[in-house]
Amino acid sequence: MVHNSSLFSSWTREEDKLFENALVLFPEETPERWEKIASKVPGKSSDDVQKHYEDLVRDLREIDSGMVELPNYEDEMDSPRWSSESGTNQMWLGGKSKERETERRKGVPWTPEEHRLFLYGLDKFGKGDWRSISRNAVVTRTPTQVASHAQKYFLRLNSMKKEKKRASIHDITGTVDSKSLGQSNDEKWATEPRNQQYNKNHGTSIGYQGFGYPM
DNA sequence: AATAGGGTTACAC
DNA sequence: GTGTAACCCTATT
Repeated sequence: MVHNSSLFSSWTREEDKLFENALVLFPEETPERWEKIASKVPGKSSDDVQKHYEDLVRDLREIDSGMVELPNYEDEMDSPRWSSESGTNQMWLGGKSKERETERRKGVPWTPEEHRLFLYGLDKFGKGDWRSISRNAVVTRTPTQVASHAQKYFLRLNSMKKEKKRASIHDITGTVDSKSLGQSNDEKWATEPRNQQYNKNHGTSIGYQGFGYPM
């Protein structure tokens, strides 16, 4: 264990989740930011959350310095294979198959670290700059990956925000538009996906979109 | 079984 | 390259 800071001192997953949520809810410009964030995390003071954030930044700086590659998790998956057999297609045991065929990458879940990095990059580089985030923060993911993750992330955020508060007139967050950060497209993902005949082609996809897949 | 969740790819800009 | 919707698999209810 190289990266052992006070990050995991007494921060549970739930607290961390609340923290992350509050972090994006209250940007840097927010006055009394830590107060507000702390108010969303029961049991934590503003000092706690601020320290938590500092630890986060420090961790990121180390990575940014080009020292640490990336907090890697245990590789649980070696070579996900697709059973071409009939029936259920949900078999992907940890086989040591070295052969790699034209499978369609299953979908590697984001680790908490990656998500943390993502949030940090989001906070630092701003929404929309997936390239910078990919380059400087979440190095393990391509800009597309980051964008995709962000898409789902904000979709979820807006979803629960909408469900919690329902449609409210005070929900409009971008009246004055953004001046520096590109958060004007905040409501693009908030809108529910409409069923429009647009793209129907899929299935025979073998090419992978720029992913540093280990050979 | 249905759906929510989370991830990748195709396609337009 | 970037943004967005279609598509797809998995987990949960």
